Amino acid sequence: MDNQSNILKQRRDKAQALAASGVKLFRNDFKAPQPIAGILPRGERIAAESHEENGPGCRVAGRIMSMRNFGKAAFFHIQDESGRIQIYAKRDLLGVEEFKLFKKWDTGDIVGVRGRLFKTKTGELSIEATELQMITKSMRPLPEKFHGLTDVETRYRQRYVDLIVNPEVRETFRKRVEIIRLIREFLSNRGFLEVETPMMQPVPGGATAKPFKTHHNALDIDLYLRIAPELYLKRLVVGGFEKVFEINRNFRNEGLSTRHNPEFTMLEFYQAYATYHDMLELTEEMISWLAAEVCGSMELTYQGQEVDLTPPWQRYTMDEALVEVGGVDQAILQDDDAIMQLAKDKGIELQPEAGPGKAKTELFELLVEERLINPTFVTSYPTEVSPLARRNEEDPSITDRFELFVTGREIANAFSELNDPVDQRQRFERQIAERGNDEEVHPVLDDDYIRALEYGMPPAAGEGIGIDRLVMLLTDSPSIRDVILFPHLKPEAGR
RNA sequence: GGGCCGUUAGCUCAGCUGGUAGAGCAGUUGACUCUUAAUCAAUUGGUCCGGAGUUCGAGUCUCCGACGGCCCA
Repeated sequence: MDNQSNILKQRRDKAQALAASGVKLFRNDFKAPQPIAGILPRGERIAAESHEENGPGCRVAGRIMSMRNFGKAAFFHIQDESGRIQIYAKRDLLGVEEFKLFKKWDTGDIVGVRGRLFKTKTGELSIEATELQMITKSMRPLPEKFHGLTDVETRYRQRYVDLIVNPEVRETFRKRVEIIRLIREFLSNRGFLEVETPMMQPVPGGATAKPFKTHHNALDIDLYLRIAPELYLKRLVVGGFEKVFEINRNFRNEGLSTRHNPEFTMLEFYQAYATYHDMLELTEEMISWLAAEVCGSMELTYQGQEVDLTPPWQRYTMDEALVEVGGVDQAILQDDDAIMQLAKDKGIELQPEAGPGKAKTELFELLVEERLINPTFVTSYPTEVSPLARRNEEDPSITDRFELFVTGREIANAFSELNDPVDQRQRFERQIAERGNDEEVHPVLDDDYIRALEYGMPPAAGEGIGIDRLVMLLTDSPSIRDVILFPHLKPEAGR
């Protein structure tokens, strides 16, 4: 540590001086402070420049955010979780000795105040202090009051400082909590049971992604942090829980970006005797309701773009989306060779095993995805790219599946579940054959999951919704790091 | 993984064609009992991200590295 830093040394010296005067720097006996937000409405009945002796008494505690010092009086603002209020401290009321100690207080200190409510000349509700108490001395200065803390690296690494000084950051994370609470409420009200399934899995399944590997010493087996809860949730549907959901972390050992954090939060839910159509309607209802509850409107602005979440939402099959949004010639989509050729022409590199379904999906990602700003359901995904989804009854080359896109990003993925164990085993085997050379992805056939299906899983539909991306949308946040309290960064160099 | 950009005081930022590092805020000292980006006066504070090189001389130019941002894969 840098012991030479003047500012830190000055703070320590000041703290020592206070301690030498008998002030406790870290105490825990300031009882039952009132939330500041609860006091603010009482100001409505107080006239401007009221006489303080008539004002109601109150006691608050919080962090000093700013200080305006006069010779024998001072104004400062303190902030608690609920809000911010101005304190007026004057020597006449506090006494010479107390006031002298108070002069050693700094922004960042956490203090307690007793006093009477009044309004200043300029009409700001304030507390005239009759008693001040140091509760926790701060040993580091807060960022500058006007520009605040803007350096994104410091904001993510020292989120505590970010939260202290940037109210909009606190607001974003409150909204995140509220969104998750409302999702639980929404699903619980519809009879879904919230469950917990393993975060550490012997066979990582339910998605195609590189897992994190770990080791259990006592059992001497490798385990993987889950990339998805899907196969466990469907085991529960086999077991007779007909509506289940889980909101929890998934882990994927892949790159970081504004849309990817190695651990992220996923909602998955499954419903027996339902189809992907039911999921589609549930999704439309849930997300539009969430927007109305959290944002007060279904019409949002995301990074300057207008987005309207008012149902009903646009629906396309993948082919329709390719034609109408991607500008692909209808005739090409009827011809497997033409599709493969188009993908090639667009610079898409396909693995030798990849077929037209894969090519079509890649073309969709390239030509269509980013253009879907308003919420859009895209259905009829090729079977080739949907190893866990049920085949369409009329056309076995596609599945009963949809993905939801908003602001050009995938928000949800849902399908009628494949419950034929024979078909499931074949699709797993094909998947492994395609990816068997990629050791990092580590595809292993989950025999126990097949065994579960062999007992019989009722027809069901399921869905996954990326919570972080949903929160980004509803809080107008440009980066996933703005909606994850402690996003992953490389360790700080040399400190 | 590739390209571009950034890293200078606690914070927010200047620093030109290379010439011995600056502002505002914060801090310190003083004045000030209704201020709110308080005001006025004085003042402290630097591993210029790290390393190597070019040069009489590098915050500035070159190379290597670290971390971050944006875009691409």
